[in-house]
Formats: sequence, structure tokens, C-alpha cells
Amino acid sequence: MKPKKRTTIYDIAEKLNITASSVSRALNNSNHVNEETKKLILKTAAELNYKRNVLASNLRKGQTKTIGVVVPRINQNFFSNVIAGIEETTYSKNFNLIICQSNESHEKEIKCINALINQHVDCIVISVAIEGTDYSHLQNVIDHGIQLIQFDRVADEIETLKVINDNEQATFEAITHLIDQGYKRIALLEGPQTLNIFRQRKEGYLKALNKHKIPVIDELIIENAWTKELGAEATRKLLSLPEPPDAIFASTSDFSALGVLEVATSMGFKVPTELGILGYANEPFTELTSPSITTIDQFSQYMGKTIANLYFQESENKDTTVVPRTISVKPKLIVRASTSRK
Amino acid sequence: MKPKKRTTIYDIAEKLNITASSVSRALNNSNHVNEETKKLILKTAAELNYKRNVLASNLRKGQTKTIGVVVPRINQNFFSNVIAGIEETTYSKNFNLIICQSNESHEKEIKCINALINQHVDCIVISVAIEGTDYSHLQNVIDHGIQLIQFDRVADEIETLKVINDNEQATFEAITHLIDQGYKRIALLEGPQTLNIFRQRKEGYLKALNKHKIPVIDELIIENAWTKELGAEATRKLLSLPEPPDAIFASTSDFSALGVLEVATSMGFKVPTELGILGYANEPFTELTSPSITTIDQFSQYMGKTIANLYFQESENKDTTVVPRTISVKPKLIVRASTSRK
DNA sequence: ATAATTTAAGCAATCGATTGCAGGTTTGAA
DNA sequence: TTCAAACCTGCAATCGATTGCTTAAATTAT
Repeated sequence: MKPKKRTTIYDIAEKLNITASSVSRALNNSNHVNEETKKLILKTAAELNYKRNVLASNLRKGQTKTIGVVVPRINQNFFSNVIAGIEETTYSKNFNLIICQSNESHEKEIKCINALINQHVDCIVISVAIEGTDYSHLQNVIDHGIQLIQFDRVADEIETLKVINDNEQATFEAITHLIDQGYKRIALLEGPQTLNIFRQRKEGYLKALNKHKIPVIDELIIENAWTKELGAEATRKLLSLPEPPDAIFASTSDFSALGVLEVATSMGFKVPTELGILGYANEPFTELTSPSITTIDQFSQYMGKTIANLYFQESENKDTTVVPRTISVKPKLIVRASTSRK
Repeated sequence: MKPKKRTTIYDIAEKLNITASSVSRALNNSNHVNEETKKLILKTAAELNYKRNVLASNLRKGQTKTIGVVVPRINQNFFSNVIAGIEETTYSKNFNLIICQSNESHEKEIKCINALINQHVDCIVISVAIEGTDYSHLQNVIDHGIQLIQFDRVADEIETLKVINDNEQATFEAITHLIDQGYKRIALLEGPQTLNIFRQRKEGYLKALNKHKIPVIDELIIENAWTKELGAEATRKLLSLPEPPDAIFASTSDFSALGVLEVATSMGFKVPTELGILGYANEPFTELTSPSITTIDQFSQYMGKTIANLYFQESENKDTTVVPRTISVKPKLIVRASTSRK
């Protein structure tokens, strides 16, 4: 690579026989520069193909106009939609986004966070990995004076702005729907209980059963079934029980629900008549399976926009300190064929 | 937000009564520092929760260890997989990724590129938007001495490193497969011919027909059918013809093929017996539709890794200038139910 | 015509880390 | 014992943009 020398404000200054200060002021549209010279500077800058060195600028200003986002997986529909939502707002505010994925690894999550702190981003938005129970790296973000916003999967004990789904309520409604459809033995595939979202979903499940006086059967609750493969495995076990369930709620994801559907089909269970299936997240594919899968939409893009707006609101009133608070978005049950037997 | 003062090397230096130079050297593990002091410095740095200011460091070094990626859409399977592939390599090399999406808008693509130039990224990886025919913004990247790597959708006239699919060959094989299955009137949904990939796919289509002496019928070639909606619309038109096609190749994407499938099904055409459907990109959902959709896999993650490796190879031999060249990855036909009628 | 004010532009320090050069000390070889 | 090599460490400049302060010039008010 040719080490092409880039144009700096000094080059422009030299060419016009003025100082870099004036060039800088002109480029920042300060009104402490003569209109004529300003025009001349702008014109020369364009001619020389000048591009501001943001490194220098940011170093001086102590602000990078950059938001870092850490998600478990970029290519999971929910997360990519949240990112799209964030981007919509940040783009209009001329902010940059640095996107990192933790791949569900705690160790990598920490590395990402540290990289973002090093980068002096103005804000970090995170949904934590499945792994890990220690969140001192998040505290560290705060200690460095960086605004932290958690979403979806949040560490309760770290007090920050949080944007979450009302998982419990959504699950409650979903299970109620299953009961309405006449399902009586409803199994739950649960995610790691270290994560708030999975605890809340379980809670919604239990409350719905309780309300309808349906007994909670331990063998119908399967831990850690949060991938397609684990969902499939769990289903194989469940459907081989002497008294198998007549519905399975894959509380962790639609991927898990997909695993359920495939195993159920291959084992000859008719969906939805003999087995109801309910997923979570409204991945696009849930519409395409046969039968299509009932699921819960999280308004992911809207969540992203909410997150970004929250940041800009807060950063505007610098004087007052940030009050940790939680914004809860109510998800929506999307009823499809896999649970419609009436 | 509290404007917490961050620890700098000067703070460490002051505390230990040495100079910042030594601290810097110790932190960079230079061997020009006494082992004992080095240890002491590292210990103190950890105690003070020191985080290197990459802005300052990069400014000084003129290198950011950051690669910028510009894609039309982050949440399209092909692109998110390429990104995942890139990330795998860059992560291991301790490089950062800044990901931008153009949303298929030329104007936004230019803004992204300029933002990345401002950020002084070391390399820009891009797959261009559907919109646009002027690629001076890419030339501009090169003029700023930034390594540019194009992939998939490339601007032929800009000489850079390129990583592409052999679209023509892949299409040729796909169409040959259709012919083998006995399809005779094969329609083509083509993408904007401004993009190389769509031109190549059309070329493969034409060559395959020619080779088998099948006449090319103009009314079976539909321009600009590159979204699900446009694919659906095109299909409605095609299947209403006096002599409708018996197969449709959605050369633009699986989304388009999905539109074809939905319309065909709703119009009562049996797939694959009465109508064969072929997509492009091997989106995960193609496996889930009924019938499942035959498509072409592009080894997207592998492409991503190839791109990143290419960059690191090139950056290692700084002395020699980069020779523009093209690496072609051969995609693979995935035969599924939607074209299997034998 | 002179003082007061406004406007324009320069000077120089600053952000934090890096690094070539130089000075000083220690070690080892002759 | 003397000199060279090896090893540490400090000094000061540098990366490029920004900005408070100052000075000079131009404009307005008195």
C-alpha cells in the first residue's frame, strides 16, 4: 500500500497563507471567520480532497460521536433488527456505529467491551451473552464515564438505562392462548436461568398455569434447550414419555421451536392437533414452515429506535445525572397454524 | 454523564516517578524497559484501571487496526455470513470492524465510505448497492491510500482486489439441472443489469439454453424482479401468459423465489411438477418452505474469511504494491424439492 | 477626530501515546 | 584498569485538529 500523504488543515493553511486555526474554524462553520475566506477555504479543501482526521478531532474534543453495540449474534433476526433500528436514528444524527458480536461467549464479550472503551465510544449498547454471571465489565463501562444502555438480556444488578420486553406478560398471554385452544399438558423448554429474560418467561408460564389451576409437572420443564439441536433433543425426550405433552412452548427462540417441529413431524405427531408448538421472536421463517409457527413478536426494530432515542435524550441534558430506569416494550402474540386447533 | 477523568500514562508515570515514555514502552512490551519496572508499571496500570486511548495511539501511529465493511443490508443472510467470516479472522488478529449498511442507497453508500475514510480505517471492504453507476467514491478510497477490497457486487472498472462468486458457471449448472429435469420453458427473473452479478447470471442462463438449443424467449425474461414483492408480481404476469413457463429461475435472490412460490401455490400451480422454482443464495428459509427450494450456495462465510486473509497477506508485504486481482469462489447448486420431478 | 466596539486572524497550548535520539549506568571483555 | 557494548531512561518532537487568549484591523459611536 502506498503511504499516500493525506491533506491536513496545515496543507490548506499553507496554500492560502493563513493559519490552521482559521481553516479549522472555517471547516467547523464558526462565525469567527470572514465569509470570503471561509468560502475560499471550503473550496480549497474540496480541491485538495481534504478529509477531516477524526482521530485527531476526537482526541482533542474528547467525544467520538460513536456508539458501540455488543450483541450475541449479528445474524439473528431479533438482533439485526434492533441494530437496524438503532442505526436509523444514529445515522440521522451523524453518529457512527461499531458493532461487535460476543458469539455468546463471556470472554469475548469482555474483550469487545474493552475494545469499545479503548475506542472512547460515547455510549455502549449491550445485550449480554448466555454465558457468564459476573458483570463487572459492565460496571467498568460506567466507571469510565461511558453511557451504558442494556436491552433485552440485561444484568439486573447493574443499574443503567434498560430497554426490555415484558417477557412475563407476553408469555402469560401465549400460554393462556394455548389453554384456550384446549391444550392441557404444556411443556416448557427453558433457557439458562442466569438470564433475566428466561426467568421472566418461566414466571409467565407458571403464572398462567396457576391461574387456570393446571398443575405444574416437573418432567415437562426442560432446562437449557435454547438451540435448534437442543430443542430437538428435548422434544425427543418429551414425546417419548409415557404421558407426552400436548403442547410445547419453546420459550428460548424460534430456532428451538423449529427443532421441536422437525422432531414432532418425524415422530409422526400431528401439529397442531396432537401437539401445539409455540416459539419466541417471530423469526421470518416461522411463517414459512408447515405448519407455520405461532410465536411472539418483540418489535425489535422499534426497540432499537427506542434505545437510540433514549441515548440522545439523555445526552442533551448533561447537567442532570442519568436516572437508571427501565423501558418495557410489550411484545405481541402472533397466532399461526401450529397452535390453531379450534 | 459524569465526565470522569480517565487514567493516562502520565498518571501512571507520575505515581511511579518515572516518565510517560517508559510507561508507554512497558505497555507495549518493549524490551527497552527493565523487567522490574515493567512489572510495576503493568501492576499500577491495572490498579488504576488504565485503558489505552486508542485515538491518541492511532493518531500517532497512523494505523487504526480497523476494517470498515459496507454492505447493502446487514440482515441479509449472505452478507451477515460474509461479515461473520471476516470477523472470525479479524478478531484473531485483534482488528476492529466497523460495519455500515447502505440500504441499497447510493447516496448513503457514499456517506458511509466518507465516514470510514474520516475514521482512517486501514481497509474498506464493500459490496456495492443496487443503485448507482458512478464509482468515484471507491476511487477516492484508493486515493486516500486505503486498501479497498470489493466482493460479490463489484464495480468492474475500479481496479482492486476482488472476491467474487463464479455466477455465470453456477447459473449455467443450475439451468442445466432444470433442463435435465425436463423443464423446457424456463423463465428468468433478472436483477438490475448495472450490477455485474446479475449480468453474469443472465449470461449463464443464456449460455445454458444455447448449449441445449433451447430458444430464448423474450417474454420469459423479466427485468428487475429482485425482491419478494417484485418476484411475486413477475410470477403473476408469467403464469397468466397463454403459454406460461414450466420453470422460473429467480436469479436475484431466494426472497424473489419465495414470492414466486407463494404466487404459484395460490394460483394452483403444482411445484415442482407443473412449475420448477430455483432461487439464489441458500437463505436458511429455503429449506423450510414446502416444497423446499432448490438454490445456490455461495459459501458466504468462506468468502468472508478469504477477504480478511487477503487483506492480511497484502498488508504484510508493504514493499510491493498491490496487484489488483480477482479471486473467484465456485458456488454450489443445492437441489431440493422445488425442482425435483424425476 | 477619538474612543469604544466589533470582527478577523494568529499564537500557542492541548488532547494522550509513541519514538528517535541522547545521556547515563551497568556489565563484560580485553 | 580501561574501553566498548548493552541496557535503561529521559527529553522533546510528533500525529492533526481544536480553542482560549491576544493582537490587529475595521467599524461604529460619541
